[in-house]
Amino acid sequence: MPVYSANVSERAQQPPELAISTVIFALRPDPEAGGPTLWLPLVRRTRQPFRDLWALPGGPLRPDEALQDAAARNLQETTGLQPSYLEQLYAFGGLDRSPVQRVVSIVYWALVKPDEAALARETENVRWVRADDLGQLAFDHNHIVEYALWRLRNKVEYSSIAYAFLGSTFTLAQVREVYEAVLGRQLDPANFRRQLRATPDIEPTDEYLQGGRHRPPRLYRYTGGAAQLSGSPPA
Amino acid sequence: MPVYSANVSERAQQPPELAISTVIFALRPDPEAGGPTLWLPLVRRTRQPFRDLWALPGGPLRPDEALQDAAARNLQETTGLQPSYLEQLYAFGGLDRSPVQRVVSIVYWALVKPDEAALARETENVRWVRADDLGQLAFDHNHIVEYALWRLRNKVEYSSIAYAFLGSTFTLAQVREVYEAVLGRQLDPANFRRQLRATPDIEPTDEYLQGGRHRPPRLYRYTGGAAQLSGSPPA
DNA sequence: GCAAAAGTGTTTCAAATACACCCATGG
DNA sequence: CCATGGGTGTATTTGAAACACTTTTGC
Repeated sequence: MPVYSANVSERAQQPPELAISTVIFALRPDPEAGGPTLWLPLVRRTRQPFRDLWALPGGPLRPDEALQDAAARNLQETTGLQPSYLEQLYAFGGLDRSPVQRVVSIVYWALVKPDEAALARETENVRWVRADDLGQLAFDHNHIVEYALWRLRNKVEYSSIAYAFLGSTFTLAQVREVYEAVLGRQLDPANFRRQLRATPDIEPTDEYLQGGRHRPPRLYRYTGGAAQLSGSPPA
Repeated sequence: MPVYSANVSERAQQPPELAISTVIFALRPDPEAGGPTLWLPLVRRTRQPFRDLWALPGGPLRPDEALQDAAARNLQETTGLQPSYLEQLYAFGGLDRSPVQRVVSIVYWALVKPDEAALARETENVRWVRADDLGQLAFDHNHIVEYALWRLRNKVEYSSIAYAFLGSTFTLAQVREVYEAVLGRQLDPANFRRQLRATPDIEPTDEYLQGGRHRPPRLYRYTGGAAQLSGSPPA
């Protein structure tokens, strides 16, 4: 339990600063791996502390915007991306997160579709890295990404967020690639197919994906609306 | 998206206030229902806004304490209770949560054991109510409790938090009563028993609960350590 | 025809469920 | 001995998993 004393540093007496950050996941074709892999955009810090280290996109919360709006905004500002899924991850508020000032960060996580991810701009201060190969990040951001990954892996198994990574139509093999990239293991194509066909909110179209080297697979469409779970707390 | 204009109320230009609140669950013997039911403590508001309405225990975040410490502290201060389980629920930050000032509330949820819950003091300004029979609460606190209940019901099914409601030894029927109270439905005693016996972290003692009207049931002990999941984000 | 992915069928295995039944105790 | 909850046994069902097999395309 914290002890209040007269010679606590002055910093500790000011109200904590409130900031919003976002972990943004996208699936990108990866030549090295077999299929696509998980990537996320980072921004270079241009000020102390942790100057020149890479960090999650984020910024202060404006007085007149809702938490999720703030996440969507700094996501848009730093990467130009529109997320297909956006959910609160956690509020991080440890005393030693920043060496200069107490900061409470409310962190969101987002998924973007491949067409969005393709036109994401990389600049001197914005870089995309593989989720399993970040370097050392600023603050506790390595820890935060770790947790976001854990949440993503869990949620992909019991909800329908996988489709947030895909376009309006897709093959069942593409869905399987999403699961394999997120979970990091191979899945049996036959059984995976059956499970998807058993869910009501994925329906076949009359079209087939042409141009492959082999038998053209049928295209499907997701009809389940936004992936947000019913337990989510809006407002 | 919020629009910035010159005649936005002054309130909207000040930094949002940061507060911590806690939803505290305890199981209490309930004469009306068959077994125990879920209860939680509320505090009466003594100031505007929502004066005289009931609200979740909470207060501002001190500059020198971690988020979870603040939750534990105002839990201790208002109810005198020591939680056996404490986890962050969600950060609520809508623009219209409070009519007088923008408040961002980081809400925790807690479970307390029956011996603790028994010596919880009720005063003029602290009252225990059934979780399914709160009246109208201050702010968005009805909504928050709803969400906490949803989380509790989910988590009781896939983790071991049920034991946070129980003492150091217990009968299997008591564990079942916890599940039934939380989930709100009856469970088959035979199958429930088998499932518990199959988990490694619950071991039988040599003692039996005497004094019942029938065959004395064996007492068990939970050996699984704190119920906090591995995906929890510490620090 | 061959390679390779799309797609189907079938068997096996594990877990949840339903439910009949016996056991031990207080009254 | 009877009512009641404690505790065991067992058949049924469901779904995940493993894997053999057929189909359709490009080359």
